[in-house]
Amino acid sequence: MIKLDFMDSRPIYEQIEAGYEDLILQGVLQENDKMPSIRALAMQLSTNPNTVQKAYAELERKGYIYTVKGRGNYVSGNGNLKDEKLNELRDELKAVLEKAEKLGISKDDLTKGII
Amino acid sequence: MIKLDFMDSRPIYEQIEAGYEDLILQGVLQENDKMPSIRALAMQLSTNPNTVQKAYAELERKGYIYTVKGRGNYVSGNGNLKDEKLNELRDELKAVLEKAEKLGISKDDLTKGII
Amino acid sequence: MIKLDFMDSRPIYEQIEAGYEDLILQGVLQENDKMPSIRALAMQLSTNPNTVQKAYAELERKGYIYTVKGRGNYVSGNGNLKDEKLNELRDELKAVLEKAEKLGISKDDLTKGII
Amino acid sequence: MIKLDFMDSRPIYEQIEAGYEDLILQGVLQENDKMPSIRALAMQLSTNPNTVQKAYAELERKGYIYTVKGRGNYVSGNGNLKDEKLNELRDELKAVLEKAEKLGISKDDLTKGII
DNA sequence: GTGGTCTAGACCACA
DNA sequence: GTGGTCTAGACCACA
Repeated sequence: MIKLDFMDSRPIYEQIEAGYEDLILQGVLQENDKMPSIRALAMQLSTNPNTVQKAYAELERKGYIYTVKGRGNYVSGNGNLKDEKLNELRDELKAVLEKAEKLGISKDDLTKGII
Repeated sequence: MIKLDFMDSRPIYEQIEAGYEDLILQGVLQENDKMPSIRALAMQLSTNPNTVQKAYAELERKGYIYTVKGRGNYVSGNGNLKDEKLNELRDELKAVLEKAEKLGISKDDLTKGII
Repeated sequence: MIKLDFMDSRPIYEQIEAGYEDLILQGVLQENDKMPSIRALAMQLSTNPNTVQKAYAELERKGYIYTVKGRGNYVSGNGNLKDEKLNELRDELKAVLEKAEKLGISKDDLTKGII
Repeated sequence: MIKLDFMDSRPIYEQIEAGYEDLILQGVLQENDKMPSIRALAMQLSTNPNTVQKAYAELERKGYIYTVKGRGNYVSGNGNLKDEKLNELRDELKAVLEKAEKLGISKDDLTKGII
């Protein structure tokens, strides 16, 4: 379902994390859907269970999934998640604008033809 | 002239690099100005000469400074640099927009009140 | 009669255990009342009979229920149970107070508006 | 400086975490003090560096320490930390009170001689 | 079967 | 030296 890119400089666990964030935010995975088991996903991505475990732990901390002991991991509702992601992206946008301003680049030069 | 922030998660060499990029792009340091010696800057920032060396190497690779063997490092002209930086920032901007689009976030929701 | 919350991080057998402890201490289930059969409860909660079995074993160990071989499980009298539970809660309370004291938090700051 | 208790049912990384939370909240370790290196602490506690790493990562996430790449981990200021810990303890206190109330235990019976 | 913790050991980036 | 990531493999609690 998701793919690893070994050329990508991001660590493997972050790629897994980002991949599933997207699947959940896009609604491909819906509330209470079962996540692949840690071992199964590790096999599928030819990586180590500990690496998948790290990604899942992070997804749980961020509220994307929840764990039922002995059963597996499930997708949380994506109610606030989209809003949080929106704020995250807005912050990235602001950061770019600030960098431009600091260098005296006009908003127009920066955004022309893009926005 | 520049300050390190140890709470900043970026590695120290990157902070040095970014600091001098800014000083050069803003025109605080001008063409053919002498850069502080590696040892002097390392002392001043209480960091390792290897770290400063790495930052300078990166600045040279990007065309911000040039090295005169036995003499030191000097600032290059910032002619193309500003254009390159502009393109860099425009690429970052595009990346944010693409991420938003992939999640079905409207351009308006993303930029409202910012741009 | 009791509900499982899969978002709850406690293991399922503990939730079952806690649920029946409450029902018995509150007097909803009275002395010699019959507990649901392990299979029936497992069905009802759509969980594994082993899990219910583990909860029942724990309830028996704590004196909440007793087993009649071949017949099923029954509620014990809740005479001492309430006192034991009270002591348990008092111990939890003491633990919180000790943690606060160790950090130099005054009893007043801790309890203001709560007790 | 901290000790592990192998009888303690909490995982090792949590004990390390809790131990250093206390040292920092009590002011034994002060802002910008250097934490022991991951390897050194692992040796000292005869545990694995990965386990210490997990504890440090959690301490960083909670704002107790910060990492300087290639240098080590340092104690953050404990400004808000004490307030957050106070709220945490107040929440624990509320939880105990609610459990008591649900069982019809009077506040007085619960707190007599303790508070 | 499923997740959580831990060990031993490797390799890398950074200072 | 210092932290970060990853692998291989083990053992445990839980369902």
